[in-house]
Amino acid sequence: MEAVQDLPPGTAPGLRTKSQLQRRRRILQAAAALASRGGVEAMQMRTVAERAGVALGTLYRYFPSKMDLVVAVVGEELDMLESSIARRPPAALTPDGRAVDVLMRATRGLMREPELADALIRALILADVELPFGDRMAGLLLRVAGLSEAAADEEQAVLAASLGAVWVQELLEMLRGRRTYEDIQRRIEIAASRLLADFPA
Amino acid sequence: MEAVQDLPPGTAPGLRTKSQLQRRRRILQAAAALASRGGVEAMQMRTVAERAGVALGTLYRYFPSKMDLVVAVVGEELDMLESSIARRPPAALTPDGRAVDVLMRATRGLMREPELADALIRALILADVELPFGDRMAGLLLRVAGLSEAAADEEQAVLAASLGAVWVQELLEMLRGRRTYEDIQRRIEIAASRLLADFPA
DNA sequence: ACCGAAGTTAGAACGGATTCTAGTAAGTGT
DNA sequence: ACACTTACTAGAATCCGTTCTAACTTCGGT
Repeated sequence: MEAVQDLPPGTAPGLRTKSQLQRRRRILQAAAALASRGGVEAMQMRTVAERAGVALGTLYRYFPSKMDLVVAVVGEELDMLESSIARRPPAALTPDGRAVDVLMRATRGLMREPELADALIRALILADVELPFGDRMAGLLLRVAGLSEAAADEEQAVLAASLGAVWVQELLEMLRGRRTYEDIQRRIEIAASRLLADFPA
Repeated sequence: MEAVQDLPPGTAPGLRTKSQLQRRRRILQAAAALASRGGVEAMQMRTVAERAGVALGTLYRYFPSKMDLVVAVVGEELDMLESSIARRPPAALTPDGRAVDVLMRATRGLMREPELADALIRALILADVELPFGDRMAGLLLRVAGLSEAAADEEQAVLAASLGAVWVQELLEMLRGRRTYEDIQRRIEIAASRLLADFPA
């Protein structure tokens, strides 16, 4: 449930050799592939290890718990979202419009692999991890709202984080089958228009 | 992970005899006691059964999964919050002030048993359950904000639910040790003042 | 008071995450 | 090249949620 990436494979440092980087990549890829089939259940540690071609013990050396593995997979998804946004930035004219744009783009991305999304979101919420979804998503929202993270005052940071929280909950409701894409859009728009109302255009 | 309380012990109906009600009570009490020690981990099904003086199989007849058990425990906590609010309604003059009052009262209640709170919140977020926290809390917020649930239009319902979502996330951050009580209060106030701004006084 | 259905019990059994062990391979410094 | 620390492997072992089994009890109807 915890365990900080200390020595072995911190996202950046700690990987000495090329083969270790490749092992890590293979593991993440196997994990994502399995999860996008049957969700967390299908993503069994033994299966991941087998499919990645490493021993179970090695898998646990790279990712001390299943949660750590899930978190790493999510990290990759977020990387993809961020680069997608860099490539094609939200075009809306208001800060809240841009925020909604980004959130709905993320929603569509996650909807494409519902099992994966379900597994990832839930795991994230559970994780004791530092800087999981919340913070990264809030930072992203601040940026698309037009503020560098450094320039935001506390109130703005709180509001951006709040919008992130609302989105996460809506996503969860969607995964439970209680929201459609359109529901989410409407609800996020309502919340965003209030929360980001007085952000500088 | 699912299983609706169908025949055996629905919160209200289905319990025929007095001894069944008492069994249910003993189980819930044992579960809460264990969870308020070591959290979910300490609340092992075998241990709960033992401490409640029932067989493991019986425990599973009453609560088809650990999650169902957790949800039931949370339900009781929410009952207590609601009756506390009925006894001493929030006194603030504005709708958002009253909402903050209720949320912070709930926060204090949960802080008293952090392990329990942690277990419960996380489990709830994960649960596939109908009408768990979110809805009940949102309804409660609507009511203290001064609207009967029936009278609220969709926008108001969304805003109340959003505030509930923000609160849940803040609670999670607190349980992760990343927020103090004062942090939460400040942040909830900020979010509430935006989200409930134009509610009728 | 008696019967069958439903509820309970003790305990074994199963599945998947995590841990542990002993031995083998790879990488580093001298 | 040699010694040594570190990484990896195969597999057994442990822990806990959940399921299953067979026998025992309790309850409602007669």
